[in-house]
Amino acid sequence: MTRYNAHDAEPKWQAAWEQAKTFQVEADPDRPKYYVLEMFPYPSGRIHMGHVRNYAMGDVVARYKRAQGFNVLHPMGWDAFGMPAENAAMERGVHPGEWTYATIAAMRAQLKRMGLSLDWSREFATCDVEYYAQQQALFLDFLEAGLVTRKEAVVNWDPVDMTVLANEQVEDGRGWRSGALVERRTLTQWFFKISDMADELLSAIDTLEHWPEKVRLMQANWIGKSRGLQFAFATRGAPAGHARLEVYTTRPDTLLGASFAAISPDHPLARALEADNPEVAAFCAECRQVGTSEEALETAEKQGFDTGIRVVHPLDPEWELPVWIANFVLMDYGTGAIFGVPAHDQRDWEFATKYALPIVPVYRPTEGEASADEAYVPAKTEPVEYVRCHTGEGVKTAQTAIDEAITHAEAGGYGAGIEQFRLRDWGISRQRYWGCPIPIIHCDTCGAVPVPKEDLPVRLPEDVSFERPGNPLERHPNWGQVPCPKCGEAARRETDTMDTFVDSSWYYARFTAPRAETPTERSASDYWMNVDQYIGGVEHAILHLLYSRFFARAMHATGHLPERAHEPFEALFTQGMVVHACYYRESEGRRIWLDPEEVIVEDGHARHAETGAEVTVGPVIKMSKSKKNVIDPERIVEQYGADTARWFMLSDSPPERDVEWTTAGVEGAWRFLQRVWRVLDEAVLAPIATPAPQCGDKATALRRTTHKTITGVTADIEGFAFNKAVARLYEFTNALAKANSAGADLDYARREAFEALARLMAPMTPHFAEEIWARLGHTTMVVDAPWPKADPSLARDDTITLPIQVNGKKRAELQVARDAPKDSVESLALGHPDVVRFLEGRAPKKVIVVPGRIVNVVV
RNA sequence: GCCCCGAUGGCGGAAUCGGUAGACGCACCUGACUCAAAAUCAGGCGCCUUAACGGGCGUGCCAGUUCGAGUCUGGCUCGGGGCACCA
Repeated sequence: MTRYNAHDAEPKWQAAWEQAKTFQVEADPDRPKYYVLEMFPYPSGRIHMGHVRNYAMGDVVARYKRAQGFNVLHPMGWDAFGMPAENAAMERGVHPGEWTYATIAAMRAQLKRMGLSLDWSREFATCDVEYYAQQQALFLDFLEAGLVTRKEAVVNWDPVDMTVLANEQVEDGRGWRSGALVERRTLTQWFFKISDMADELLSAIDTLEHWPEKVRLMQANWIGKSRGLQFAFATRGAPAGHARLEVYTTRPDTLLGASFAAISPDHPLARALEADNPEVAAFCAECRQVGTSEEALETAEKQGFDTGIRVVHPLDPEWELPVWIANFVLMDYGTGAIFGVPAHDQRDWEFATKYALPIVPVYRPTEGEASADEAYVPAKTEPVEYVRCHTGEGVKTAQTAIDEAITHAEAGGYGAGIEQFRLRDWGISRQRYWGCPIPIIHCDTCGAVPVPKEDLPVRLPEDVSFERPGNPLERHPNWGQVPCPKCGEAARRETDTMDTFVDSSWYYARFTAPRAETPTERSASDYWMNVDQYIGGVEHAILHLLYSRFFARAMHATGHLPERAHEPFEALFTQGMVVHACYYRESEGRRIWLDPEEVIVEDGHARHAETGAEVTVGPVIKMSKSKKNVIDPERIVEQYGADTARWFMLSDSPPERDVEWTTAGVEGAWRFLQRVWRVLDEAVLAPIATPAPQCGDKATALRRTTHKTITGVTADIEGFAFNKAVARLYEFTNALAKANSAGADLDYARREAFEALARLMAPMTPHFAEEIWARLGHTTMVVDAPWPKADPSLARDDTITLPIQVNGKKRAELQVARDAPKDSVESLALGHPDVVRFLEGRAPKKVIVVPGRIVNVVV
C-alpha cells in the first residue's frame, strides 16, 4: 500500500513539462487555435486564493482544449505599473522598479508551483520598457488617427498625493490612499475619445453572446444612452456671446411646466458672469468645494444663485423664465444647462420649494391625486392624464408625449431630437512616476508636439526621489528638458504618465507576439486573436472591459489588429470570490479580529484557543488582511500540494458564485486524491492496450458508467460547471471502488475506467493525473493524451426506471426498455400493484405516458 | 431613487426541455478494524407520524396556469450586486 506524494510528484512533472516545452506554442495556420486568458495579476508580492481560483479555472479550460487537439495559447504577464510601487518606494526607499521586479519574481515562483499550463516564454510586465515603448507608439498612432485629444476637464484632485484620481479611486469623497478630501479642479488632460465610439460600443454589446448578461447590462448602463430634445432659449440681459442658451431634456413633454432655467457653475455663461461679479464667483467657488461623496450628495442642499438673466420660453415669446446658477447641474452631461420642471422632477421640486418658484403640473394620475410633498414622477410607460401639454391633452403615456414633443420641435424648427450618452471621454493623464510616459513635448512656439517615433521609447528616468509627495518627473533636474522636435528650441517633456488601465487594455494583443518591434505582428495577431475565453473577476466588468473593447477598435483603426478583434473577447466568464469565516472579540467597544487558527469552534460556539475567551463568529466574507481571515495559498500548497488546492477550488461551488474556504473542504479534497490512489492500488487491470473483449453484465455496467462519465464531464467542462464535473468524478470513483471486489472478467473494464479517469482529471489535477497515468503503465505523459471519447451506445442505458404517478404524486417505479412502446408501458403501469392500490377500484380518467420520462395516472 | 440577480436539508450545492426534489461533497450518527485513537471500510442521515409496512408535509411567502411546477405567470418578503444630483 502506497500513498500519493504530492511533494515529490508535483516538482517532477512540472520539470517534465518544462523540459518538453509542452506549453510553448507557435502560430500554426494548419491547426485550429484556442486562446485562453485569465486577467493578469497586479504584482502585489504574493498570490492569494482569488488567483488560485481564477488560474485553476483557466487551466482547466486550457488543458481540456489542448487535449481536444487545439493549438492553445495560454500566456501570463504582470500588470506592473501603479501606485503601490510608489508607496513602497516612499516607505522603504527602494526604487519602484526594483520593488516591482522583486514581487514579480516571488509571485512567478508561486504560480509555477501551481503547475499551470502556461507558455512562460511569452511573459512580460507592463513596466518593461519593451512593452511601454510599444504603448507609446500606439498612443502616437491613436493621436494621428484623431482618437486622442487634449482638453480641460474637471477632475478629482487629491491634495495630499498631489495627483488626479480616477472616479473609482475616490471613496466617499476622499482619496483612497491619502484619505484627503478630494477637490474638483479644472486641468488640461489627455483623453482617449471613447465617447466618439459610444453608440458603436453600445450596439455591439448585442453581439457578445458568450458574455454574462449581467456584465452586458452593466456596460450598457455605463454607456447610458438616452434620447431627448435639445433646444436653445433666447436670452435677455446676458453678456456678449451668450445670446442663446442650449439645454437638453429627456422630458420635452413637460415644456409647459417650466418655471426656471439653471446652469452649472462650470457653464461658460457662469464663467463669464464670474469674471466681473464677485458674488457669482464666490457662489461658484463654494459649489466646487462640495465633495462628490454619496453622503455629501444626499445631504447637500440645493443651492442656487439668481443671475438676473431671463430666457424666453420657446413656445411663448411673452413668457420669460429666470436663469439660476445651480449646484446640482453637471457641466459634463448634456449641455450643462437645464430647464426646471418642479412638478415632475424631484431635484427641481426641492429647488423651487427653497426659492419659491412656481410649481406647475403638466399631468396627473388617471386615478387619485399626486402627493403635494414631492414631484410626481411616474414610469414613462404608465398612462397619465395630461392637463397642460402643447401637443395635446388627455390620457397618454409619457413616452408617447415625448415622441410627439420632439416631432413638434423639429417641425417648428426650435429644437432637435438627439441622443445623449452618459459615457465620458477617458482621461488618461496621471501625475505619477510609475506609469507609461506620455510621448509628448511641450514647446512654447509649437504647442504639444508628439515625440517622433524614432525617438521612442521615452524612458522613465532611474534617478528619482520619493522623499516628497507629488510627481518626481516634474522635479527631475534634466529629464524633462529637451529640444522641440519641430523647431529645435528648448522645450519640456510631458510629465504626466498614462492611467494604468491603458496598460491592461491591450496586453492580450501583445501576448500574440510579445517580442515584436511593433505593438503587434499581424501574422501572429491575425492567427491568435480573438481571446476565445477570458476569465476574471466581476470587479472589472465595466472599466477594464470597456477600455479593452475601445482599444481593440482603435488598434484596428490604426492597423494593429484585424477587424474581427473589434470585440477582442469572444467569451467572458466572471468568477466569484473566495470567502472565509472571520472571528472577533469586543474590547472596550472595539473589534479585535482573530486569526481563524487561534479559534476553536464547537457546537456553533467559538472560543479563543489560548485564553478560552468567548469569541464572536463573524460573517463569511472576502479574505482580507484587516479581518485576519486570509489563507495563504503557499501554505496550502506546502501542506497538501497544488492539486488539492486546485481540486477544492473547483469542487465546492459553481464557479460564478463565491466559494467558502473551509479546512474540512480542503481535507476532503486531499482525502479524495488519496482514495483514488488507493482504489487504483487495489485494482486488478488487464494489460495495457488490451482490445475490448466481450463483456458480461457487470463489466458492461462498469463500461456504461465510464462512458456516461466521459459524456458528462465533457459537457460540464464545456458549460463551466466544474463543480458538477467534480461531483461526477466522485461518483465514478465510488463505482470503481465497488468494481474492485468483482472478478477477473472486469479487468478490461477497470483498465478502461482508470485510463478515462486519469484523462478526465488531468485538467483539474494535472500532476496527480500524470502519476496515475504512469502507474497505469504509460511511458508518455497524460498531458499529451487525447481527450477520451465516449461510445454513444455505451453512454446510455437500455433499460430505464420509469416513475409512475397517481394524480401527480409518485407511487411506483417501473423497469422498462428505453424504447418500450407507449401502450405497453401504460398497461404495465396500470397493472402495477401500488398503482392498483391507489386507484382503489376507480377507473383512470386519463393516463399520460411521456416515453422515457414518466407515467401519470389521473383519476 | 433606477437597473439587475438570487432564495432548495445542519452546511456547500444537484435536478441542462415543465416530468422520481435533495446527486455529490462536508458535518453528524451507527457498526467493523484497533489495547486505544487516527486513518480506512460498511451503513444511516429533509421534516412530522408509525412498533413496522406505510402515510402526510416539503424548494422564501400568497395566488394562478397545468395531468404534473424548485422550474412558467402575477403580486409580495428578505438577501446580494451595479449605477446614481445624468435633466
